[in-house]
Amino acid sequence: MGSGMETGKALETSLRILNAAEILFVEHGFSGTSMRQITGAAQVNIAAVNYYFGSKEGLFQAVFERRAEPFARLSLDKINQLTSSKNNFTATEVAEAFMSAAMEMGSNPAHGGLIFVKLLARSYVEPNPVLKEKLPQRYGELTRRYLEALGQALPHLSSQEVSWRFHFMTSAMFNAFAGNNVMRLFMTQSLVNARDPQLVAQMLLPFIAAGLNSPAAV
Amino acid sequence: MGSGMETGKALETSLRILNAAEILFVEHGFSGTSMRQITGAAQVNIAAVNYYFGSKEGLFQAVFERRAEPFARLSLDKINQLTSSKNNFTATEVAEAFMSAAMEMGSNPAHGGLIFVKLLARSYVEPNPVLKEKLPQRYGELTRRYLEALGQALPHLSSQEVSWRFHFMTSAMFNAFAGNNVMRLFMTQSLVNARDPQLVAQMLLPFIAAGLNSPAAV
DNA sequence: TTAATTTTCAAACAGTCGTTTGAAGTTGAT
DNA sequence: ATCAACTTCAAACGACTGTTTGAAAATTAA
Repeated sequence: MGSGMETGKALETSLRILNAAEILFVEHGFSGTSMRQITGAAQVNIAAVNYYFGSKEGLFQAVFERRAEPFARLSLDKINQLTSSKNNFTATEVAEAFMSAAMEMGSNPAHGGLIFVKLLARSYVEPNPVLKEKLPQRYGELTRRYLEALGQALPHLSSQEVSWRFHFMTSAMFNAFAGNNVMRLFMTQSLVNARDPQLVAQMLLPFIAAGLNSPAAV
Repeated sequence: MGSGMETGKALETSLRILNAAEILFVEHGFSGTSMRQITGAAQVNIAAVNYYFGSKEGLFQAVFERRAEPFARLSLDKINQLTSSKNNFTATEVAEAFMSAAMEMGSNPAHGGLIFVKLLARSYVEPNPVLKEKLPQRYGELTRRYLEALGQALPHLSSQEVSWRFHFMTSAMFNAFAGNNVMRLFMTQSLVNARDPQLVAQMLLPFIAAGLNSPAAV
């Protein structure tokens, strides 16, 4: 087995596979991407995937894990930084914490830019068996921390309603940063430019902030 | 070719295929669903799909078209009803119009309930070549009408920013009604119940309304 | 240099894919 | 009852799927 992918040219090969697979998985999904597409784009032999990652599923998991850790750590840092700095933080600040993590991730080419957000947005609707257990493991604590912080900032809302608003917030955010746009889908032109994370965040913040702070529904 | 699918048992067969395919496409995507899965679930011979729909792509198109028309008509009716009833309608009312269409569609089992919204939410991230031209054709005018109405209700915003807010609104809406939930993905429990469209709408409205009416970002 | 290890490669594996075929079965009209 | 049109069916089509093989090539260690 290829346990020594940290030396010489081997690293280059497995890295080329990861990079090619990442793009293809985001674009066409897991089952919509074939081994030969991946190895063709990466310019490696088709057996290299099984050599380095064991299987196609193993490759997908590796593709995901590569980005999941830095994103989770970044998001967790942001919320910890906020909640430990003061007692009376606002819901807007919680949203900013979450968004700044996505922004920094999206602006950093070393972290794949916005690719990982797109992969997350896809996982939103495409229930991958690999992610079914990997995601709660990676983001369970993170989600609980944000829900807790949001509940603390919005004490007039029930925990049920706090969960709903977190749900709405993340939906809008992920799709916004991923560039999943109604107009791109329903019209021929797009009308908005999702390329620049800074601009997305700027447009997103007032919407999310107002939504979170809106009066209770019940 | 099976051009006479409006007589006798033939209708039953093509209908069974449509119903089975709809669920499987939503659950596993286009490339993640095989002909044999579909015909197995529908309990028909595998050749029946090509006989009635020409190809797998043709089937997908038929699955989509069956729900697209009533949804588009419903949404268009709602916005026309609002804009013709008075001159000074609010952004909240525009959001309500859009939401009530999704609600009525989701509450009506004859229209497949929430299945179509899930299919739409999936199309959000999975760029199906069939939909690439079908969606603008079906929803182009609809989108323009809503954007126009939203711009009229929010005259202090630039058309750019109106587009962004429509983008955020629809992202939150589609994922909410489709039940695409962060907590369902990132945690083991879900914390929110997306089964009841009425409840979803009730939770969604104050969030969306406040977001739309928030002060301009620029 | 020799020996051991790691990596690459072309070729083939069994299985599944969407699709087609041609015959058998069914239906309704004359 | 006869005919034509429609629908169903088992079987097979070539192409493609992910994976494995065993030898060649490249790299590393002694």
